[in-house]
Amino acid sequence: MKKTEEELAACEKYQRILDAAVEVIAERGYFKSPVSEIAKRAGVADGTVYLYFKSKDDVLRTAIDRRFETFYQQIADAFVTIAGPREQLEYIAQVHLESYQVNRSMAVLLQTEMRQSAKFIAEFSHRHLARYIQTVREVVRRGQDMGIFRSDLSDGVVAHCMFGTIDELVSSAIFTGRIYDAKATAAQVMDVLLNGITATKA
Amino acid sequence: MKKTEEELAACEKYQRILDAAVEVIAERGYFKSPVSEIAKRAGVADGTVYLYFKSKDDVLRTAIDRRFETFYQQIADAFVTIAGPREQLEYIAQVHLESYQVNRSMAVLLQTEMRQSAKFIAEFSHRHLARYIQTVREVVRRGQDMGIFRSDLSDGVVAHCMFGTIDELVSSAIFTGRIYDAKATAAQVMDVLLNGITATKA
Amino acid sequence: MKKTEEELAACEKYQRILDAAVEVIAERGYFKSPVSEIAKRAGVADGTVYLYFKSKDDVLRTAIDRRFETFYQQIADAFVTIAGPREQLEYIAQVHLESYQVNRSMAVLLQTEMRQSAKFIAEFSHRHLARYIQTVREVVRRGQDMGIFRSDLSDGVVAHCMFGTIDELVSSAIFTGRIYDAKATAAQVMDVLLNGITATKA
Amino acid sequence: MKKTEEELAACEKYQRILDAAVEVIAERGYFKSPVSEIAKRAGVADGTVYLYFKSKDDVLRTAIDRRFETFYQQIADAFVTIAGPREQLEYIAQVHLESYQVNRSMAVLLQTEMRQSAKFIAEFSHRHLARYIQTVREVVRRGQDMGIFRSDLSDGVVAHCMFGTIDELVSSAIFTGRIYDAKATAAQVMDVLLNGITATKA
DNA sequence: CATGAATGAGACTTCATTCAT
DNA sequence: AATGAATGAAGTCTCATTCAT
Repeated sequence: MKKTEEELAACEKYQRILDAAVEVIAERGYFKSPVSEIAKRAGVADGTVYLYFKSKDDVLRTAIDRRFETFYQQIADAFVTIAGPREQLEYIAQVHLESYQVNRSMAVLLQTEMRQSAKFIAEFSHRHLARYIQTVREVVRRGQDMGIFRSDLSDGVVAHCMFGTIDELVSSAIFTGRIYDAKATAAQVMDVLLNGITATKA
Repeated sequence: MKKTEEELAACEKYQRILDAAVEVIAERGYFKSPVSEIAKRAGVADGTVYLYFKSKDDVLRTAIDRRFETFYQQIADAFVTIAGPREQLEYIAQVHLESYQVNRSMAVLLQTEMRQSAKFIAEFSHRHLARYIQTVREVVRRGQDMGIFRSDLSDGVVAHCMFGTIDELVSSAIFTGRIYDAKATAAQVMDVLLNGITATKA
Repeated sequence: MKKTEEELAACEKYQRILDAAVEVIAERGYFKSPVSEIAKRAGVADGTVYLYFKSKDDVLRTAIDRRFETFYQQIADAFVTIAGPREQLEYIAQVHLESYQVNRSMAVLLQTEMRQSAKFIAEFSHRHLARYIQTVREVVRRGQDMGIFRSDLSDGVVAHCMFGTIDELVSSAIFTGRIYDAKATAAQVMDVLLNGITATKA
Repeated sequence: MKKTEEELAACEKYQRILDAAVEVIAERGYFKSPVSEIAKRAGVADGTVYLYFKSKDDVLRTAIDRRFETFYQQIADAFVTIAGPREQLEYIAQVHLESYQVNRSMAVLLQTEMRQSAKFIAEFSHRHLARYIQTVREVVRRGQDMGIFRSDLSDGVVAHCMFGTIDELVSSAIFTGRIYDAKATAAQVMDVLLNGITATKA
């Protein structure tokens, strides 16, 4: 029984540290966020952080990993009931755009600290993005097979277009403080992506 | 004559420090790039960096500023002879995609350090991006006025779509090591942007 | 009990750092006393100094503050039983002259670093001296009211005379290495101050 | 002839550097006064300072030396016509008090930077003060021999009393910004010194 | 499990001094 | 004689991490 209590306590602290880290790092940047500050915000002693994580770096990586896990889980869950390629893309766009509202600190962090260095990105961040791209590519290919999407387009280029576009909108909203309506913006973005900007295709 | 030589020497060192900084920071990240390493790579003493720049931060800002200056200058020069909105967008896309080939270190740096912290971005980086967005928006509006582009689209959303898309392609290429043909890729991207991905608009 | 031990440890280190700082700075001067040297003499790591003090400056200020606190406390305590203005002045003179024997390093420091820069003095040191002057002035005024001291003299000038005189004797003793008997010297100084140097006022 | 011109130029620059150093050091303190700032204020290149002085330290020492030289010269000149011990002491007091008005920067410097460290004072500053004390002692002794001053007093103590008192008044005036009338203040100080503060010597 | 005092490597920056011109 | 660009040693301070309690 003790163990369970301890595990709960552990879990709670573990989570508190992660949350605190995301908050602090979003505010001050990774390299200006002392572990002591994260610990204080989490309500634990400095040393305690090292009971749950190997290093400061590990805290950041774990926080990002978990966020992406949640994101992909949400997509996977929804895809059970959303079948159409068009609708699936729209759903991804919406969740992506909503991410900024779910946890602003995390959104800031994803737009900034995840890009620590070429090495960090190459080894770590890219893995997460690759999964996003992969997911979209598959949907696009299915759409192409079904004749819904143009078959002369590279599914990779389309996927990067979509991710890049939405990522940039989130980024821009964060740094200008703009507020948007995730659903409406998703609709606009998808309109451009699906139909292009050329007038009167008569 | 002496003076000119001295000026050249000064300019040369100034430039060497900037180049070294871009290289080192691209490799290791800003916070893991000691000034001493930048100085060594530039072939000067540590203190010499501070003869030409106010601080380490100043070196990075200056390098980025100069890169953007060049970029916008190139666009402005070309716009004298390229008139059509469609062609102008294509040209921007192409130069943007080429940027990665002009100076890979600088491209890495733009994808990483320029987004280092929320504050840095809010105060500094955003200024450069805003100019990009502004340029594209103007072209889009002109295209809309001329009936070339759909008038029901927000020029802002279109601009963010375009920047985000291309930026993401550059980023992806950098971190995966993929090589692409700037002109061909620009054509593909613009095809998606202009015509959308929906099939058979019959 | 643990807590008390820890507090003692903390206090002990705090005190050790202060003592080391006073010693080192007295020997070498503030600007030629690296924190690393103070730490070494205190037997702690460099960084430890910053656990107890905000800055190198803070160490010096604290040391001086505490010294003056002790000084004024001693005066206040004694004034409970010493009532006569003449006797009170004599007591101040004596304690002032003894200060040099209590802690030579601190005496050196008061003669050097406390007057290191105009700014430092204006903002910090002057506060301590002002209190000295103020104390003496009050005694002098009381003596004037009681008819013991001449009423045609400015109490301010008298106070500065007294402080300046004794301070100079301490200073001179320190820098020449001269040894004096505090009580006897106090008596001589007060004789001059009280009676003047003019002969046979017949 | 050339030589003379050069010597003049040299002398002028030499003096300009000294003046600039006194000014800058009085404003910012010795250790916060870069040689480059002194050079700039003197209107010469950094390197030029080293044509006239061995080191930064040498500039400060020379400036102080010259000031004292002037001071003692003025005393010596006046003593030719001022013969009485009492009058001689009054004259010294007056010149000492005036020093603060002659060159405020230099006065500040004498009250601060001259006390760099125990070593500096022991080796350098004290020499100047010793001469002051010596001068006063001789006058006092002569006064004692002539029966003008009490013979039971140590001439050394009297000399320190006088120097300390006046030095403190100058110091206090500098750091509080107080303005005084040198002649009147000299009279007051000498009144205390000569007659003491005890009332009704009936 | 938890603590937090202590460590010490390492960062940025300043500046006295030199020396080629 | 004069310059001022360049040097590089040295200083203050931060902070990730450890470990005795």
